[in-house]
Amino acid sequence: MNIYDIAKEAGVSIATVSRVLNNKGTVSAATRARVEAILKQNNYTPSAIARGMVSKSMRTVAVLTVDIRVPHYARTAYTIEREFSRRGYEVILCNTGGDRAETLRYLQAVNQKQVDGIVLVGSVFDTICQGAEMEKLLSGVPVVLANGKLDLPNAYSVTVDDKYGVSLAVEHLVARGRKNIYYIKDRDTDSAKSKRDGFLEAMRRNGLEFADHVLEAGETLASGIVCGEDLTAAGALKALLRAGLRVPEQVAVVGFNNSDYAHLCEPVLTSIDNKPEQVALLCVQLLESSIERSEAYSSVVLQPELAQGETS
Amino acid sequence: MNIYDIAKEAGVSIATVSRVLNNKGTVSAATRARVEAILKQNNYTPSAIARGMVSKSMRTVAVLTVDIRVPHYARTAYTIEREFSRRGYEVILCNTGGDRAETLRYLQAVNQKQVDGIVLVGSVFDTICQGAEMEKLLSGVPVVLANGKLDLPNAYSVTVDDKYGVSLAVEHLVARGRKNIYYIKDRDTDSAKSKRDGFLEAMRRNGLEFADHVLEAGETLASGIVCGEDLTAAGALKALLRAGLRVPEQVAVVGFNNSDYAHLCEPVLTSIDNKPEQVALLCVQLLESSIERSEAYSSVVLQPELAQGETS
DNA sequence: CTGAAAGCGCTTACAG
DNA sequence: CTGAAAGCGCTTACAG
Repeated sequence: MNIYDIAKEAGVSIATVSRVLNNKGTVSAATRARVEAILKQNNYTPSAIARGMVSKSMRTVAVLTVDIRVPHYARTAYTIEREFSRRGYEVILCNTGGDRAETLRYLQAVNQKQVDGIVLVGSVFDTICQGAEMEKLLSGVPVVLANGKLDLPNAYSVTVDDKYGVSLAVEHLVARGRKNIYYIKDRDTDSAKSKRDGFLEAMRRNGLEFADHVLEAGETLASGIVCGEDLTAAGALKALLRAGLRVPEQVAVVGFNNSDYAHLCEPVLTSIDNKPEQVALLCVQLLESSIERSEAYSSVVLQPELAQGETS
Repeated sequence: MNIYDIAKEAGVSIATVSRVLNNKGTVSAATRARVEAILKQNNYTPSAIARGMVSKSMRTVAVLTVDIRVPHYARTAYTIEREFSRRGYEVILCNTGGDRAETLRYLQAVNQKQVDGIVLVGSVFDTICQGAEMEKLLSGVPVVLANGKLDLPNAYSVTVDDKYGVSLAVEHLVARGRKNIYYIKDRDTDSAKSKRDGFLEAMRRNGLEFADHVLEAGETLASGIVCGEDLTAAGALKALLRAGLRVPEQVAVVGFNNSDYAHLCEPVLTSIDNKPEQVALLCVQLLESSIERSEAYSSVVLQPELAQGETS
């Protein structure tokens, strides 16, 4: 059942049907009523593909992330999807695994489908998306990076100051009298490096040497451990408890992301809240403005906060 | 840059360009080489929308779930996305929140976009997708439910026997000498009901009365708690530990899903593994067969397994 | 082996 | 207020 069938049944031209469908132009009340009745009667649905053919838009955006199973990405992608859905767009999900070749494949696919915009979630993408080939694929559409930066005229970024986040953790531990403070780093993304830098700077600022001795069970310590991920912190906490150390009495632990993982720990992890929902919302707003009004916006940096738990 | 531009530059007709693009029909080696050169030179990408217009397919499927932030759904959706990506399809993600109106909105949207198939992830959808309106939207496309059943000719289902899963947990606790066994139920989906039924049946089978007394701190118990979700079990575990009870010495705890939550717990939760990756893979295989060959397959039921942890 | 033409289902100037 | 026609960018019989 297409627009021609409706036009025939209603005894009007397809142009008129299109007008009532889109509430555009002028249609007499009588004609409109007749067409609408036929429309309802036949449960007509316009083809988004045919519309896309003329408008060159399917009202679809692509979200590329590393792995949706990682809670932090899930929270970000969730909010992006919900917000775009409210605005009348569908979201294509791509789990790239942080792999360059896969990212390229996905970008080619969504390029052929002429998505209206692309959201890149994760700091891996600043590294991955280098090179002429990538830039060509990213240059035709509005792009926004969550937690990353890309040097393209049509790309915006929403970042959280990870470095500041880790320094918050250090200052917090210092304020609570911890002397030997350690940092556990994982992965090797730009974000992970910023965190490490934040740690080292905050340590220097507080005149603390980088301690490298071993934690010994039973020893009464005024130690603190800062981790770049809640999952790492949860692992550290588990190891400490198994080794018979008391947390936070002997050792304090601070995680990063303020995720469910943090809340599940016993005791509950103190963590750095890096506000994925806010990041996601800003990404959507930037991208939408860029799509609908092709306006130029500046990129945004958010400040994380410390979420006090029981491990510090 | 479209197929007409290419044809002009190559001095051939658009039909010939289309032939080399799709490796269909016959093209002389010389012509093919010339066209391919022009194609490469201009970095030509065919429009998937225009192709969709004639093939009536955008090679896209929709995945409707409750909330991608729930790890179990994330694992399922992840695998579905990866498997479809390998097969040349893009995946539209929809977080319905388990809400009927939202589900309807999403189904209308993906219906207009003429997706090739729909995957419904979660047992809520058997209830939600009742009614003429829903069935009409679901009748035009191949549909597969993960963890649910739908009485439509074009709908398949891949389910895990949740009831059996919970009974596994009960038998396990009985075998370890637990006498007072409790079940903590959450939510109110079909799946949650099956789990409760599985519990009650297994209890009866073992001649155990349904205990309803209160756990008291300090009391030496031979008790066991079965939970319908790992998150619930993690909460129960936390509460037990805070109340000064020892797990598993005094109370055993068994969760459901064998998720990261289970592994993060200290001690690690014993849990029921309901194999979301296997479910997802089967969903994709069923849906793909249904799309590509419009073959009729029967629905599948998987058996969960007990994953031994340290809380039982 | 190759091209002209129709068709996919819409929207949108342009006339009237 | 309404309709005829062109156009969006492809694929696919059908001729030759």
